[in-house]
Amino acid sequence: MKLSGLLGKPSKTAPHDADTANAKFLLQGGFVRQEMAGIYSWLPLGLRALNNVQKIVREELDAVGAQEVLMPALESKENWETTGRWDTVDVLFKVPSQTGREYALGPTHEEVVTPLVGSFVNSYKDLPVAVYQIQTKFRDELRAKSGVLRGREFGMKDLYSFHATQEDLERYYEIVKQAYLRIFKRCGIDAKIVEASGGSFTKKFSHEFHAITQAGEDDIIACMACTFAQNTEIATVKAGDSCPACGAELKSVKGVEIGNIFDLGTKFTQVFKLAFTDEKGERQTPLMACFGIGTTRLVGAVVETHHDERGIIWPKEIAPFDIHLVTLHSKDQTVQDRIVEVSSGLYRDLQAQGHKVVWDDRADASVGEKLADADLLGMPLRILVSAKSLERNGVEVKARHEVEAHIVGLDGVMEELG
RNA sequence: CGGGCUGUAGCGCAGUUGGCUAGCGCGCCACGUUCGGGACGUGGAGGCCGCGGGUUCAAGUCCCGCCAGCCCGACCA
Repeated sequence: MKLSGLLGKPSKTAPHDADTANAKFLLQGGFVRQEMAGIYSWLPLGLRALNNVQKIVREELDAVGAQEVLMPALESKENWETTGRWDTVDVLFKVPSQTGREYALGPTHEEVVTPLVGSFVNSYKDLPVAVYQIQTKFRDELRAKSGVLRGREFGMKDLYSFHATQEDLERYYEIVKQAYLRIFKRCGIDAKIVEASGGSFTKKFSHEFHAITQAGEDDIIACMACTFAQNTEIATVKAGDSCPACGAELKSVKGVEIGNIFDLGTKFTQVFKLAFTDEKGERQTPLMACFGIGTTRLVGAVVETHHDERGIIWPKEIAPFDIHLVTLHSKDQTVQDRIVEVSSGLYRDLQAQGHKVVWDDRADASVGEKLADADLLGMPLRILVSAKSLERNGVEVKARHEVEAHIVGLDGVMEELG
């Protein structure tokens, strides 16, 4: 993609009221556009990062046998009344139809997935089964805040699993927990697993996954050496204690909840009257667990944990592009022709080799502007073609997180980058 | 939802005790000069001063109401 034609240009100034890194850099860089409080459009650059997150989520969940589906965002009022949540969930958006009936604008999908899966489950041979979707969720939050970290409309991956026995549920729960850690790791986040009460959601156990960052709204006691953490509300440990898991010193930190998992028991399967016949021919109610990851929030959490004062430093797997190719212009027409020739050649060859390249081909942008934008947009690798680099018959290569660039000969670029 | 702050050009802002044609920087358009960390000159375009009502000879400025955005708190199935 050429930067010259990109929808969503990087800006020299950040929005005056952006107080978190994700709000500041995502808006300033043209990754997203704010439409309303807590509601964003995802522009080409931001959407690429979001798509990369979703790709990782799909790969890891497919790998643990979950099947992707897509359920409706408009949900049945009757089903929400069946679970008793129509009048008790105050973040529920209720949508009136011109016919007078009402719908729920989905904040979550137990009310859809439970009857859906129930219609296909009759025997223990149909279990276990796990389905997930990546979808826009709607929650009528009283206060949206912190950029894309807490919105009224946001992307979420929700996974639901159904089991014949508690042992099987716990087995799968652990499998997904490990899959979650892999997902977050690939996104560049060493997530902490916070033991939490299920709240009113479930009487069973639950776990939250947190990214440690000052922008977080949860206070947790966490071990920086392993994944152990506890929410201060229910903590039995305190800062300074030794980690019960690995012995390292515990610290008091802020976290953003990027995922959560619940053992729902029969809370939903019972009210929707799900039943299967077991090996002995007896009717049983299946057990259910649910697993969520806020995909748009995860992009925001990545920015919070991967930036410096100049901009974002994208982890490789979710960077919108691998390579930010910068062309500096020369007043010497012969040199200029050579610069353009080398740049366009690299742009073509690098992509042919499988790299995702954004090319700052702007003829009217100054050097400082181009370099500042490269830092702001934060692609992992910057390749710069200029009169200076060509004097040494090469290009300048610099990783976003490094300070110094180094020259790579023109004949060695493709090999160097693999 | 309670409290606070803020709404003036795409972005960031100034605009005095009410007073003349509402300004500045960036960005945008044209031309020229530049070209290694956000260059410069000249010329130009772009305003429901958040919205509505009121006070006044006169309102961006004062008053009332509303809306929106941000922050703190509460809330977060």
